[in-house]
Amino acid sequence: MNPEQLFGLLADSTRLRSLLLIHAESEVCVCELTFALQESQPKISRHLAAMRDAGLVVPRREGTWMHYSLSPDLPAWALEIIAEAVQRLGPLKPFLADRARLETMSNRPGEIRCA
Amino acid sequence: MNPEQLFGLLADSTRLRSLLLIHAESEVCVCELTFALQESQPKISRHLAAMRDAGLVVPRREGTWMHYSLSPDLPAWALEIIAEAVQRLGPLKPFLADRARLETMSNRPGEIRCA
DNA sequence: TCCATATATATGCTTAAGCGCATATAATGA
DNA sequence: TCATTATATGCGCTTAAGCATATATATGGA
Repeated sequence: MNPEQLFGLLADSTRLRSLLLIHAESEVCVCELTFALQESQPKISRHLAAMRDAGLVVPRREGTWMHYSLSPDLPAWALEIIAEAVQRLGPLKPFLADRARLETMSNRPGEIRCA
Repeated sequence: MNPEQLFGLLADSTRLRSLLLIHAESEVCVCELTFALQESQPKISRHLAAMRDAGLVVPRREGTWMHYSLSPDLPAWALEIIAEAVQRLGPLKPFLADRARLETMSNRPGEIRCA
């Protein structure tokens, strides 16, 4: 993972929005991203694969669901640039709306199902 | 200038290295970049044009030289992400070497010529 | 075993990005 | 006006990126 590669991954709208959600939630599954970004499942999946192949995120299977989180192996410079981006872009239009939409999702995989 | 656009500009090695030099020197001309990055003049010029067209940098003519600096119209989020990138990447291999090489250049346009 | 759901990947297409090379423009000074 | 230096751009080429559709794989349950 070199700097150009990181920026290249952040340069696509679907990936950038996904990464902000992953950062906000620590971990999200494909179906949550599909819902929050309102994009097709293959599209989400392919962009996640790009980030996974580059070592930016790591997958975790839980039954049928694939959860993605930030890779624990990222170099410090990458983590810090990502953190800065999250902090500065999080309050902006599309990203804010994505988080709000995710909140409205029912039957989320990680959800507490009973009280 | 939206976030994806900024990251797209940072995703190319020539542009990223140029931007770090521009940030470090406040303003550099094409010939300085050509020397510091050891890339062809058309290549440097074309990448500067891309950054200029996107509003990331602004040109200033001084005689035959074109100087480029960061645009004064950048939104706060962009300036902050750039500043973070500069701070984290500046000490790394290619960027450090670029600055060092620029120091060795003689007859730099903005240079003080007599004492 | 068979089905349904969740996720991944393959295919074919279109568009964009980057490169080298050659050439064009712009300013300076003789 | 002409030559020189600095910079910009047009062109053809190659490669990569992104998309939609279709299909494959994996898991859990009946």
